[in-house]
Amino acid sequence: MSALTAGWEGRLKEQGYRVTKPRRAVLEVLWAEPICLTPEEIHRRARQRHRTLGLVTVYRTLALLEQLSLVQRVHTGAGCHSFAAVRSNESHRHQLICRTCGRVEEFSDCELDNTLHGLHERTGFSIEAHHLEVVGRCPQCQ
Amino acid sequence: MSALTAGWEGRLKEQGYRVTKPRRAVLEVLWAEPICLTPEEIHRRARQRHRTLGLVTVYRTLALLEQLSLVQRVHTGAGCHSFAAVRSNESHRHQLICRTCGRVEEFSDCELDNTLHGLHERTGFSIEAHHLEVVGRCPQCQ
DNA sequence: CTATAACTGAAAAATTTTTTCAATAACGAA
DNA sequence: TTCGTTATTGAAAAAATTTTTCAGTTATAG
Repeated sequence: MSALTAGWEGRLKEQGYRVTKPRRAVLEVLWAEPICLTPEEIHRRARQRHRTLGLVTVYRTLALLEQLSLVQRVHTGAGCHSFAAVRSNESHRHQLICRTCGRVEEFSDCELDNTLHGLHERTGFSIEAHHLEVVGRCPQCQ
Repeated sequence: MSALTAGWEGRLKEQGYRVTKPRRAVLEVLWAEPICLTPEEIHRRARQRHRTLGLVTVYRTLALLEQLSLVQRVHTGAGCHSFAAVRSNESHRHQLICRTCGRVEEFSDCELDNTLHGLHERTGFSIEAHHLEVVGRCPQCQ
């Protein structure tokens, strides 16, 4: 496992969760390529690392890893229900997604402060979070 | 039907679609309140306007209306699969969503030009679209 | 009013996601 | 290392969601 991914085991243990083969398999699949994948596809790929892995466990694992911010949902990509590894340490992450291959680039500088402040002023909403997905085509797919 | 919603019939006919009771019922439900609703809930409400409306037709109608930009998907709201009316004429619409009641306020000024340009420069992606959802609480729900 | 083509609802099928539960595996303590 | 506890797993089943099929209905142009 590369240095980049090293932190996840500690992250699980800190919270009282165990480091298991299914969890490792799912995470490794998502780390292997910077693309978003559906639970189904993750299952297919992760089974090559852990033969008996069930799809149910993939769902459960994704829910856990998402909660721990080790994995993130991608809405715009392949059919609105896919997942990608979280690679940055930023707490406010956004995604640039290739609509052809599903490649995901994370970024966090979004210059929305003024916009959000203005929204609050104008609507009276309290602003708690924002999610930005940018869709385009990566260099290879253009 | 209010002046605001008047355009939708023409919009359908232009494209060779028909103006039917089920379509009117779905659209009226979404126009009635500025909140996002699941297909199930839309069905429940729209049946009060058109008794025999089937859930299947709600799905079909939402797909059509979304394609015509009369209705928009909301990911952040109630469980990631809800819909709201499109109320503005802007082509680049974003949403401010109340996480308590599902209220949706549209906005279009997002000041992302620099960010998107920078993303293109940095990653080589061509940028085609972006989707922004802001989550908070509306004045009533605070 | 009529013809025609779009549209609809119901049933069924397909897909996706969650629940249940007995068996298994991870991990701290000895 | 071994053991005991407890989280975790996989399979089956259930539940929920979405799509397909098709015969009957309805909107609309003429």
